[in-house]
Amino acid sequence: MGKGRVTVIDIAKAAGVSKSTVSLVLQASPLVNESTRTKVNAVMRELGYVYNRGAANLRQANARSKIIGIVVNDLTNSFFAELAVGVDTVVQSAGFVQFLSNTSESIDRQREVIASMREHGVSGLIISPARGTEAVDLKPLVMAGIPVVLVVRNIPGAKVSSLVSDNHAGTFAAVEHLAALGHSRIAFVGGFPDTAVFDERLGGYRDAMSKTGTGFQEELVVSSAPSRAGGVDALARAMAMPEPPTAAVCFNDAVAFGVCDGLRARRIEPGKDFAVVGFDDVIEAKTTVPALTTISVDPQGIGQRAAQMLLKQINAGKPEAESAVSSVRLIVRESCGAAMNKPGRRMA
Amino acid sequence: MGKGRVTVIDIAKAAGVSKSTVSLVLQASPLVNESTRTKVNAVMRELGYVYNRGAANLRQANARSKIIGIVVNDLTNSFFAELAVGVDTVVQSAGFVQFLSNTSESIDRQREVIASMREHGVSGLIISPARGTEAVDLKPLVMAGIPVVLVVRNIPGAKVSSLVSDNHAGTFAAVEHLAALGHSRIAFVGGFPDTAVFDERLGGYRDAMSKTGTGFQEELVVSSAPSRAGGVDALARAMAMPEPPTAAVCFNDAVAFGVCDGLRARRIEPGKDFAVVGFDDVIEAKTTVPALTTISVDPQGIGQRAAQMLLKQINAGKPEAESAVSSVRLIVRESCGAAMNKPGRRMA
DNA sequence: GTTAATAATTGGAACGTTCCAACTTTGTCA
DNA sequence: TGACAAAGTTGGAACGTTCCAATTATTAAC
Repeated sequence: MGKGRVTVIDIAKAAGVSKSTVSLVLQASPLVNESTRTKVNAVMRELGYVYNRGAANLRQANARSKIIGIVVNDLTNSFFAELAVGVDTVVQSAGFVQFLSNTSESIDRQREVIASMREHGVSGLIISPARGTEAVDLKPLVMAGIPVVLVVRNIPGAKVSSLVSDNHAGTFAAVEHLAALGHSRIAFVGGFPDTAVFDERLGGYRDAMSKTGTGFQEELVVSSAPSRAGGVDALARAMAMPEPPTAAVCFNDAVAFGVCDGLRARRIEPGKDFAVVGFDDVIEAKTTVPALTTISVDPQGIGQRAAQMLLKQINAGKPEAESAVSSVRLIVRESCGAAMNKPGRRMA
Repeated sequence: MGKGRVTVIDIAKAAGVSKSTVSLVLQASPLVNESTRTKVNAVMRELGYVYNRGAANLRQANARSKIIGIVVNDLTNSFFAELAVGVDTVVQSAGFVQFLSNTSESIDRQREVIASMREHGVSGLIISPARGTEAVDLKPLVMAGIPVVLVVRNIPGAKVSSLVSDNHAGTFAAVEHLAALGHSRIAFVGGFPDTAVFDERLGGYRDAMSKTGTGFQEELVVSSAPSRAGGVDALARAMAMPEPPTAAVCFNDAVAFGVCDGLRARRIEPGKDFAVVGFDDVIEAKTTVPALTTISVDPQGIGQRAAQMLLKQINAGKPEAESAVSSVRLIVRESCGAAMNKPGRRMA
């Protein structure tokens, strides 16, 4: 009611016990008598007591707080939103609470939010680093012994855990599938060339193309921003070639959607006259028309797994860096044309 | 380096001053001599000092922490992701940090995360309440004097601030536009009937329809889950009518996308043979094919404005509830057919 | 050269909790 | 009855910071 918040001492007075006893009740200690416990609990409810984690956390300097931080580089991309949801579910059920911040690919912002999280005493951090993040940026965290799990993008040289998806295997499988459908001019579309993820996905594409009859050709790689608009743009450049491609492996689903938009604008029907494969399997992929054939990476699953890795490190005491690769799989839907052309069609 | 974290006292010792002086430096007080300040700052950097907000917050019981909480009911909906980004930008630049949690429409979860945020001493809360939230659920917050701003969904009887978009005006404008294009059988598609937002949007639709020649007809209201899949489903029911509609005002953009999917599956081209209008103007609305005519509500803008309302309350000391309505506007693109049929076309 | 004002610094108390060691009460056993 | 153990309970110290009143060093004014 009044100004001052109600503290453990107020409860103690009202219940006729000592503050220590109240503290024991708070921690569900078996030491306290059942009748005392119920009385204290009743008083707490009555007075509207709220636990002050700040104070508790201050006292137990050994154990850290029950906060875990998650830093993503683009929350408006639904991939990251779903990742955050995945993290939230496991973190929440472990009694932690999540601090989420968005860096919008800004290194400065990223430094700020990480500093802020440290000030609040996070127990651990899940980071999808902004473009251009270097190992030295994470140095203070590992020096302080704060567990960190990098997701989506790894950073060479940083001695922290990481969980990335198997980008190479994903695009490799996509090319193999398209080649099996009879395509030979398969383009690699979208993405910024200066990123590790791009390199890996391009690598899978290159290796698979090299195995085919026509082999890898540099000109079939058309980069762009990793967005829907970027996909529209890249497709325009691809179709302007003397001998345009008949299929595209896209950097991600957003690009793939853009490619479909661009095709339709040219009166080319994706999944019929041209094959499109995405990467990520975002929620919209299965409901859009035509349903997108894509590489499934299960963002929520990655979030959950990353959170589990982090919790393991937190509980282990000393952070033991661990690198994991999340496997991917090809989900065949309509945009690659498989469902329509082939008699023995595979459906997802 | 070692076990114990470095504190203000370590800094004081190393710099040859008192802890009080270090504290003053931390607060950028003008009282401290310039040379002392620089020396202290240097020592802080050298020893890798990190500020302990928990301790600071404990002392200044009057002022609350620099945390604001944001609770959304569905983070995978990009509308809310963008809203969160909007909040983040203004909150961050005011020196606060944001605690984000997702309730997935679960009241229990919502109660948990709000309790957790209180324990961490949030200064204020921005809440997009889960379905079924009642005024009594917010009671403890207003009793504790914690500023709250409700967004998207208002709760009758809760004495807290709110910021909702002008749902009535939005659907009203949509119907008017479609009527002007010559449609008379206009359906209202999607959304759960037991929500305030649904009522408001339906109300705008009903009032506008009453003004037209044919008037409002109950059968043209087809509800469904407010998702893409829901849209597909609702459209199927609408087209099964003896006299199917020729246009649809959709509960939100997700439903509108589903409606477009459903139309295509029936070989009906949205924007040509059938007019579709959405609600929200999510990012994908302008890039999809056909580009979606929709009611723009600018989720990031709402997030920013909500954050400003909240900060105002926090700074004001005593929370003064304030209700605001965010205006909306019709963005005419292709899915309503206006761009193709009319000579004097309006483009957004 | 004294006083007053100003600038800079400081030690101690306080915030709300947990931990520890000590204490009281009750029961058990010889 | 006394010794001992077990079960509950408790006061004080500590965590890292900020605030306050008090102190010292410096400068200004007469």
